[in-house]
Amino acid sequence: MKELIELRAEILKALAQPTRLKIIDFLRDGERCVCEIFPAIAEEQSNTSRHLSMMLSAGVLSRRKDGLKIYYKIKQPEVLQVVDIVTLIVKQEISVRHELLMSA
Amino acid sequence: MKELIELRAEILKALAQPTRLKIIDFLRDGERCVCEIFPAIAEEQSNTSRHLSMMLSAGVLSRRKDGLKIYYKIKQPEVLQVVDIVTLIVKQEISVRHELLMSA
DNA sequence: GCACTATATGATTATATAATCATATAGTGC
DNA sequence: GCACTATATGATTATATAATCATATAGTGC
Repeated sequence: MKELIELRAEILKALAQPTRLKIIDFLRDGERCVCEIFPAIAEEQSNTSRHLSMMLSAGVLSRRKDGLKIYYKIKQPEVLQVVDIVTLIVKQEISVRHELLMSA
Repeated sequence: MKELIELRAEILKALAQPTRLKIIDFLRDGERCVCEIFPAIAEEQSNTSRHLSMMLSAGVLSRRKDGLKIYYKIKQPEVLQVVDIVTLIVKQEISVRHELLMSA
């Protein structure tokens, strides 16, 4: 049985990578099949597939099969809150640095 | 100049590790010196120091010098929102799994 | 200046991660 | 059954990460 703190780190790690963030952003509006995802984020099919399974086993995504296609979606909407707050944090840092530059 | 998506991944990566999450949790109530942090999380001084500088350069922490001691604190309160939402996500997953078990 | 304390960092090691190419697997329509 | 499509995965490689031990650095009080 994994500790709570390890599970928390696992969720965060699943989001903490540019390619995976692109996938999350792309899945914002709902489920998409792998064939839509990898061209949208401009990554190889195999690499995309690995990142998708990684996020699946971390519990960030869920998937559904329909014929040949596999549709992935964000499992819990709170994941979007997390990445959005992080975007806010980054933007705040950029604007603070910008103000420091301006006042110099 | 780093891309926005890389900066976002960097913030998330700074949080995505058990030792670092322990530090964040410990700094929840305000600044603490390194001498308080590493015993609290039961890690070596040198390892703790590395995690602290990592989070400092990712922009998650800030620090202040006072004599021999160095005090670290969480730079932006939104960081706590992020880790708290992640905790919520993990707990929801655990309870869903639990319900599935119960209904079986 | 010396003994001491608090923190950071160099060197090293073991392990994890990300990307790529090639290929396996599973499902489709004829 | 065959040609095809969509996805996953084995093997490999280059790079990043986390931990540890030893030591350097910077500040303190005498």
